[in-house]
Amino acid sequence: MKHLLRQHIEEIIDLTDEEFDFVLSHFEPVNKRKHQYIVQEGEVVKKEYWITKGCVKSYFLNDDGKEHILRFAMEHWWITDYESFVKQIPSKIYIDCLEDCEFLYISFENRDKLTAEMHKMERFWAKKSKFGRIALQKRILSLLKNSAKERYDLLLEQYPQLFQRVPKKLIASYLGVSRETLSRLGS
Amino acid sequence: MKHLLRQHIEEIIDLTDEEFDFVLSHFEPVNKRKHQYIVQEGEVVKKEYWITKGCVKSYFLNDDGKEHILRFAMEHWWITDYESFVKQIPSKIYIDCLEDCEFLYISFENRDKLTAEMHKMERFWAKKSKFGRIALQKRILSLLKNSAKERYDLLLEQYPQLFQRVPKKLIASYLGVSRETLSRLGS
DNA sequence: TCAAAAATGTGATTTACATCACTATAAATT
DNA sequence: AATTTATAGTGATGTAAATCACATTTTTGA
Repeated sequence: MKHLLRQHIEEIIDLTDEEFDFVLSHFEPVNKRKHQYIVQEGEVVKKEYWITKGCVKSYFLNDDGKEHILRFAMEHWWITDYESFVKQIPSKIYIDCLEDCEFLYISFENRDKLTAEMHKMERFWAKKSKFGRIALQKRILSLLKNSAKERYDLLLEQYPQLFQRVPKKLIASYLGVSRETLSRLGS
Repeated sequence: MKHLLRQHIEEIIDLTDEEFDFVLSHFEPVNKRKHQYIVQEGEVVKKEYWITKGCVKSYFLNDDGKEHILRFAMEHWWITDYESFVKQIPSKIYIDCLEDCEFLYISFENRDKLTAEMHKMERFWAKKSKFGRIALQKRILSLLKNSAKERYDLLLEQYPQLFQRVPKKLIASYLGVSRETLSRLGS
């Protein structure tokens, strides 16, 4: 069976065995336990992670220390703080593990190298970036036009697994409602 | 004086005179009057626009016909419906002119050609896409963590010009509040 | 395995904002 | 210049959701 990362990349571009080996050689595996961080506020993020196993939350703390969920990510999703990673400035967010996790990560330098040496991978990430932008656009639209109940139903429809794996209060935060309100929406 | 589009591109990559001429040869100018559309729901968007003069709104109509502003754009900003343009699927949004406008546009085919023939420009757009994504992330954060009043103040601080050029009810829609509420926030 | 911590549900109360209704300006359009 | 149309301000009222408070259940880690 093909490597899962290869399958993932080949959804967008085709790779020979040699090419994939070359790509993979730029990644390193890393495991983290539940509650461990992969990104913390204040640090310049040096790595982009591809999740092989587990589930993470990326979030922001406001002045009162209240947590606002930016997004979740799980198996076969990419995650990092793109603002920090792309601009190489200190991060304003945290990303931590909601379960024991396994990642493949690529460093900033290796990603630079890989895209320079292998134009296909530049195209891969360019497309990922475009798709990411479109997904964010949709979320903004949803925040503007849908009620809390509608956003809840849409999320439940799109990612039912999330509701099994992630505490409801985090889903509430992602949707932009209080946990009490979310609890009442469910019924 | 350098062409304004050149100045704009050179904020990210450097170009020789010949290179810029080559880039520019892939663009066409077009003028539109106030209230004219550059993107309409249902059409597959074939062009990306760079605004040389004027101001536009991109928006979505919900089932009740209520308008939700996705974004504004003005001089030296890029605008199109990226979902439709990138995926070449029918658009769900409208973009129309709030003033008489002048654009330089590049067709989907020419952008493809230009990025294929000139790697620098691929990098330019890749970077633009990354920055666009980061900006959207910030807006989501603002919708989650800031009150209507805070979002109003932030927008006023960041784009004071907008409040001179754009009807308040559109700004209200962009912020996700009713025009009555926006009116009361101002004081 | 057992205490502590985290997550969840639900009532009571408060609040920010939407909606409705009407008036007053301002700006297009003929 | 005159008439229509769009924009803007403001009071009254309604409502969705936040907040507060507390009980119950589940999870977790020592």
